Amino acid sequence: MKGKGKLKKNMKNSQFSKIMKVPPGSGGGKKWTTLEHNGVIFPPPYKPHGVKMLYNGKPIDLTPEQEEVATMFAVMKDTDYAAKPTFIDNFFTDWRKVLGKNHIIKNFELCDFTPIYEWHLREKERKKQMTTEEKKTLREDKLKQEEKYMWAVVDGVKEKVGNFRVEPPGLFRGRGEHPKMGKLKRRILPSDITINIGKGAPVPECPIPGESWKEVKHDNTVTWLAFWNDPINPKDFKYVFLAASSSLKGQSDKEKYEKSRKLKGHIQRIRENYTKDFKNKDVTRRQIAVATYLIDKLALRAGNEKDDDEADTVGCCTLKVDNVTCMPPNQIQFDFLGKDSIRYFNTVEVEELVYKAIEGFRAGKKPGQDLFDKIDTSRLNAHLKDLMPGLTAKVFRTYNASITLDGILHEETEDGTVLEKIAVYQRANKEVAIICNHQRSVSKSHESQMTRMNEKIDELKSQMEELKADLNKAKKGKPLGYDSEGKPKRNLAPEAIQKKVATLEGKIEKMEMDKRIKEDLKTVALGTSKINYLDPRITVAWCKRHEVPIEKIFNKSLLAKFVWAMDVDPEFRF
DNA sequence: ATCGCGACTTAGCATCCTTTAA
DNA sequence: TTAAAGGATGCTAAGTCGCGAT
Repeated sequence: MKGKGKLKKNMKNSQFSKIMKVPPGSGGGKKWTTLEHNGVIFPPPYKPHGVKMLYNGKPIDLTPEQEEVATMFAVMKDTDYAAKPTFIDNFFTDWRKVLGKNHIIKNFELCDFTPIYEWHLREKERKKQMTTEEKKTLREDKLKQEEKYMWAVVDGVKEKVGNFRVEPPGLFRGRGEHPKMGKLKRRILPSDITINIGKGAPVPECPIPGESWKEVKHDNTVTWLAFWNDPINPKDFKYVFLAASSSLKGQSDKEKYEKSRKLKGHIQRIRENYTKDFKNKDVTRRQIAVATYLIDKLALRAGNEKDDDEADTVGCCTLKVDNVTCMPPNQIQFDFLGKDSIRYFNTVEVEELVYKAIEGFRAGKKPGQDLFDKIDTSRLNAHLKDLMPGLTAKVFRTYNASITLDGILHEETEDGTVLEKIAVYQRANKEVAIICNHQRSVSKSHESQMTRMNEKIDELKSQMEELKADLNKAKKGKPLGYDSEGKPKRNLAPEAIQKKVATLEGKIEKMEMDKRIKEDLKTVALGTSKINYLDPRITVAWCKRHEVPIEKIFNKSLLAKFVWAMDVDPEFRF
């Protein structure tokens, strides 16, 4: 509920929120001096397949435009979107606009998309059946077409472009219970696109004959190469940026980590500061204190206001009273949907004064009302800025993640094999992912994989039984008897059998460990923190100190993204 | 102070590609 | 040799936060 109901939240404004307009060394907001690139590439025009869907049991002729939208829906049959009323409603409303006023198709219930769906399955199968050779040529052809769009030249340096492909039309797939799911995302045309390019550089030729760009700008205070308005949310933009490996992105990434490192020098004072305010008589001050505490302790997101036409999710400042439960004597249970509608469910012990304060904020409010009714992200960030230049809520997340990694790596790395050291890193990585609540959905095959592992372990264990029986016999000098196929077993010395037992034991242990890790990580996404929250210098320095090849931790894209961190001193501490 | 715009980072999932196990 | 698992990459949605207008 943006705007409404948030009108009169008063708060003494910070008298001195002196902020640097631009990060030092970035030259007055200027991001580049020269910029050349080739614009964007458009998806190919729609190719009609001519497969007729059924309406009321009868085949229906559709124009290519109508068929295109029908196909978008048909191919989603086996996703769970296809069964959601909101999705169907939005799709059908938008499709009917394409069908036109007097079209025979009026009732979704009478639509049968199965013929198109089956065509789609056949197409998929056909693609799968292609030989590796054919696939390779196809890939190479595509690469050739796209090559020129992949690169930009920024201040004389060739840099990769991130997303030079214009998004194809489709049905909007919002996350969670998104009110706009299923709406038609229309095709983007050159006349939708604004290009940003250096003054002297040649303007990219519009790739669709007879059409032209909406606008060409020469703005060197921004880093985008092109943008268009999001057709689903016309007030939002879709940007084309350089890739993560570019020095422009690398520089700001480094600045991000440097800022959160700076927080280390202020954190003690900040904690003392908000702890004092837990019992401040001014509610606003108390709310700021408690919100800051939660952001610091639990790495919650700031929580901006959202519109009604977005999924209903919250962050710290937008927590509702029903998202928190006070559990005596001093535990708080959090249960809310955060970014991407990922559930945050956590019970934590808090300081007594925090517990009291939260009870107080909840008092007399109905479910759905704001827990922190006197503050919002901009007030909170304004306050944080007074405590440290450039400090905002998200800095705490970066700080929390990186300091945790640094700490665990320093405490827990022991002499041992590279494999063991990597295991320590992964444990630390997992710890961070849990703090940041980075989740993934369990893979469809998880259950069956677990069953298979259990079967395997059982099998190994029964082998172990047999081996131990053999060992006993061998020790007593008895013959080992016959194996399961009735053949006589070779009589081995007890020592030899003992060795077999040890090997098998190791195998079982490893399997059980693998199983535990797999189960443990089934809902935890490690990648997000590696990409966005963990200062790569911590990792690089650790690899250097412990002689772990950096390639064991960073894949090709991370190595490219983090070039700026590679020459770090081995003794670097976050 | 408030609002809405604009630009940028962060996020999970789908798909493609490679490695590993059977 | 093949299939399954796992990792890398692509895609685009969904956040954060600064800023200028009012």
